Amino acid sequence: MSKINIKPTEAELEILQVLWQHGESTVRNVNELLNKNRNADLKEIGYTTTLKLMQLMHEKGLANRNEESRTHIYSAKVKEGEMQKVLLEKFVDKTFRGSAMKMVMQALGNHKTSKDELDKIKALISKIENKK
Amino acid sequence: MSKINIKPTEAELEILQVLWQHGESTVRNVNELLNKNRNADLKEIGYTTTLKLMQLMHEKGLANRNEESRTHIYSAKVKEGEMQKVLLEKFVDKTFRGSAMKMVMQALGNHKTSKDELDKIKALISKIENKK
DNA sequence: ATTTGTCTACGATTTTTTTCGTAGATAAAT
DNA sequence: ATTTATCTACGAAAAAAATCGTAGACAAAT
Repeated sequence: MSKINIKPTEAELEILQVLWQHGESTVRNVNELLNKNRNADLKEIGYTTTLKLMQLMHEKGLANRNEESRTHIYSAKVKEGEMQKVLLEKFVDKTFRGSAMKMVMQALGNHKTSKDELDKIKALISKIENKK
Repeated sequence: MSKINIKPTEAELEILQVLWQHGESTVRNVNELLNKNRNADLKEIGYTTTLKLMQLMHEKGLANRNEESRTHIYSAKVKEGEMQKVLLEKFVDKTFRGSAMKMVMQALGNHKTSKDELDKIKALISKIENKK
């Protein structure tokens, strides 16, 4: 269980999202997907920009890189869930002064929650309660 | 209902936290509190650094400033809850691809939730369910 | 009245993050 | 075989954020 000690920057997180969703990818691929999901009136991200970011991510240990063929293939080094956990904790600290509950309440309050989703939460709560 | 259009930087959010918790404050006050809550092995934040940040926050519309006396008095211009809502939404987008539910489940799963807290959530869920 | 301390304003520097241009290598197309 | 396209590496510029030093105004202390 290798711990995560590197916090991705915003741009890096965007790339991680692509890698998590699409698995192994080339720089070109990532770059195209980034621009596809991008607000149309925003300037495109240059290819070498994405390249550089992914190189840095590799150096930092955020991404794996397969260099067998000329066109390198990158993949996320950290699991999405693990990263989410780490980032969530930081976010709760910074924004909700550490109170995960307050945040959950906010989220449930704001977000239009479907019956299905509510059921899932209730199930999770029961599960937690039974563990005690 | 004036909308929030300015996203605070990390340092600015820290200052907002102080202002929300302590209400109106002078720069000196904020600066001391920032350093108090700070990891001891980290370098202290200089007074003028905090001053500059708060001046910027005032310009940006994140903080009010009372200039009647020589020592200015600052206060948060946005309500904590509103800002939390905005930041939460962005965070969910970036980190959980927009799925607030996933995030809630993560939070409930990771965080050791007390019986009391669980009850509160259950109450909220009931309330939401009844509204339909 | 002079010194000492505290305040703001302002510009400049430093650090971090993002962006890109260019060069050289290799592959693909003609 | 040449041209054209695509790749990486690398350095450097641009943009964003954080930090601080200094000067001048004012107040407090002596």
